[in-house]
Amino acid sequence: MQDHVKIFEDYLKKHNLKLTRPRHVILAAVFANHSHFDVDALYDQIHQKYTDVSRATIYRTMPLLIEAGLIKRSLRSQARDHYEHIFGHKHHLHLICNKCGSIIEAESAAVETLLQNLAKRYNFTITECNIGARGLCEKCRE
Amino acid sequence: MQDHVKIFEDYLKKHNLKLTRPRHVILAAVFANHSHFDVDALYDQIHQKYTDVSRATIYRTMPLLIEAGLIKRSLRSQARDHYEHIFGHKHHLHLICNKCGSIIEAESAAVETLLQNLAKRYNFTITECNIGARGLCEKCRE
DNA sequence: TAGTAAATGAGAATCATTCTCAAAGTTTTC
DNA sequence: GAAAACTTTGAGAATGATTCTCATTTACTA
Repeated sequence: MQDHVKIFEDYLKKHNLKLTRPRHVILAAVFANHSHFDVDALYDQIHQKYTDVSRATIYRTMPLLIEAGLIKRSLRSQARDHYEHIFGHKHHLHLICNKCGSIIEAESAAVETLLQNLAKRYNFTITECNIGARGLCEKCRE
Repeated sequence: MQDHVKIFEDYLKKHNLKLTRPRHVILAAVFANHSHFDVDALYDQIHQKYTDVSRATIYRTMPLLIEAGLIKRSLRSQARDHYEHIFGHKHHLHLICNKCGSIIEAESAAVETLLQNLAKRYNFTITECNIGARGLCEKCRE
């Protein structure tokens, strides 16, 4: 019994939602080998083994996983929403090189704390930070 | 103060593109009073005075303004792309309410400074910060 | 002013995401 | 353990932002 399964079960139970087979399959797929994914890729992956899990259910399950604190919507690319794990991963931010496209993941705790404090001034309750920057990495700057 | 007009004109000329009336109208509307907008709102605003400027042209003009360095795609909310000025505006960050979709713009200088310092440790040179968070605004938290 | 290349409006097309609804699954109650 | 009382599901339709098509118009150049 892995932790993320337990977290999801607890979340479902708490909200009077049911632990169904499709939800199990989707959860497993999400945590199988992706740190980063979109619904389409997830569907392809799941569909190879479980042809009876529909796209609709995957779309419906994403908000639950987000609410449960297991994943978050991380970025939009190719006109699609992308998601990433939160559970088991430290919060991080992305430094994206405009030249080579490489993505550096940096520790974001300090920045997030500052952002939390700032939000307080607006009486805004943060549930999810999205922090990043674009520029040039060491190599591309020459 | 028409610097943004000149920048756009120069960009168009440089790329053998034409300075048309719709492009003028759109540029003016973008810089009229928005620090922040989506295509739909822009269309409504323009359409009141200029009923002959189509949505298609607005959509087609956004990439040009981005290429010209005048605006940037800043965030996605309510399933829509949002844009913001780069030219002539202070940097800010967005707090997006997950319930009502309202967007609070907060001063980002402090957070950006911290992010700059962090980037230094990775020998990364930031040219553009993207900082935001999602959660609940004062009203929606009840 | 004509020639020509680019731009436009209108509406169709696209495509990710959400919704609908009847059928099926899950939990509860006795 | 079966039926009641809810939830969830799959399939496909619906939605809605964005992009594309194409016949027509416009801006610039010579």
